Amino acid sequence: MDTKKQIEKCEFLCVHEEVVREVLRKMPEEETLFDLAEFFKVFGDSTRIRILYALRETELCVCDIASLLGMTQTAVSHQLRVLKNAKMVKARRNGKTVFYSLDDDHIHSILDMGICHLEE
Amino acid sequence: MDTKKQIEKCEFLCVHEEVVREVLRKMPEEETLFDLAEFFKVFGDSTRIRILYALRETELCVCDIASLLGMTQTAVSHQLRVLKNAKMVKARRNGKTVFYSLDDDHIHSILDMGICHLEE
DNA sequence: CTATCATATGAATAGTTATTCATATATTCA
DNA sequence: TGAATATATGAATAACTATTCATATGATAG
Repeated sequence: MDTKKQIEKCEFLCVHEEVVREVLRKMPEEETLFDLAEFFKVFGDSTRIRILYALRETELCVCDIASLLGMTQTAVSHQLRVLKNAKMVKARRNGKTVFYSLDDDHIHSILDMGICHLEE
Repeated sequence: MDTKKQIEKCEFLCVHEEVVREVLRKMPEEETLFDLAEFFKVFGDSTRIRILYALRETELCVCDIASLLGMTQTAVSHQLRVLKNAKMVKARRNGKTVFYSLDDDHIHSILDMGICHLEE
């Protein structure tokens, strides 16, 4: 009860109300930001990042990717599904083999930007 | 054992070895990609993204941010620490109040790029 | 059609992380 | 100094997610 009172005071008394209103008005919509977080979340896993940067060079089959990363086919397959759902990679079947590649130039340029960021 | 055999076949027989070697040569270093994933991971949470986009407008105190997001001061404080460790925000103390702001223009431009991405 | 191979997938497990709760710290004011 | 306030933090909990295991699907060759 003491705690609750303190929180209420903090939440409702010390707030700079006009500033908060103004920021809320200018900020992107809740849903937009949620989507953006989902987008970044896909990049936020080292397995997926490694897959993406491998595909930045050339299309690869699942086996190649697994070998490249030193991971099981199953693990790679699961992550490829995540990347596919996020429309970051696309698949092309050739017989028994499925080749994956980056979905479009847009993803390409984001990866390039990632490299760029790290050099700073 | 049957399964293991199958995995081995997949991992070691169907691989396009030259392609894999070439891609490995061209890819960024393991550690670099790990860091990049860590970087994106920070953006990959809707609470943190909302904080960042709020701070994109102006500096704010912890209370303001909590009010703005409809979250507790504690939860916001924890996430601000994550953002601070990632060098995405910086803190300025003024009496009892601590004001947070984006750490530099670099973060600013990444957020702008996020907006840009979503408009496609 | 059957055997084999490359890939996909559902369920279980293990590891991670966001939030909450209780409490500590830092600062101001009386 | 002591009370009040804004923020920070350690520990516990709850929710999420990456990997593994077992198995299914889809395709080719014989």
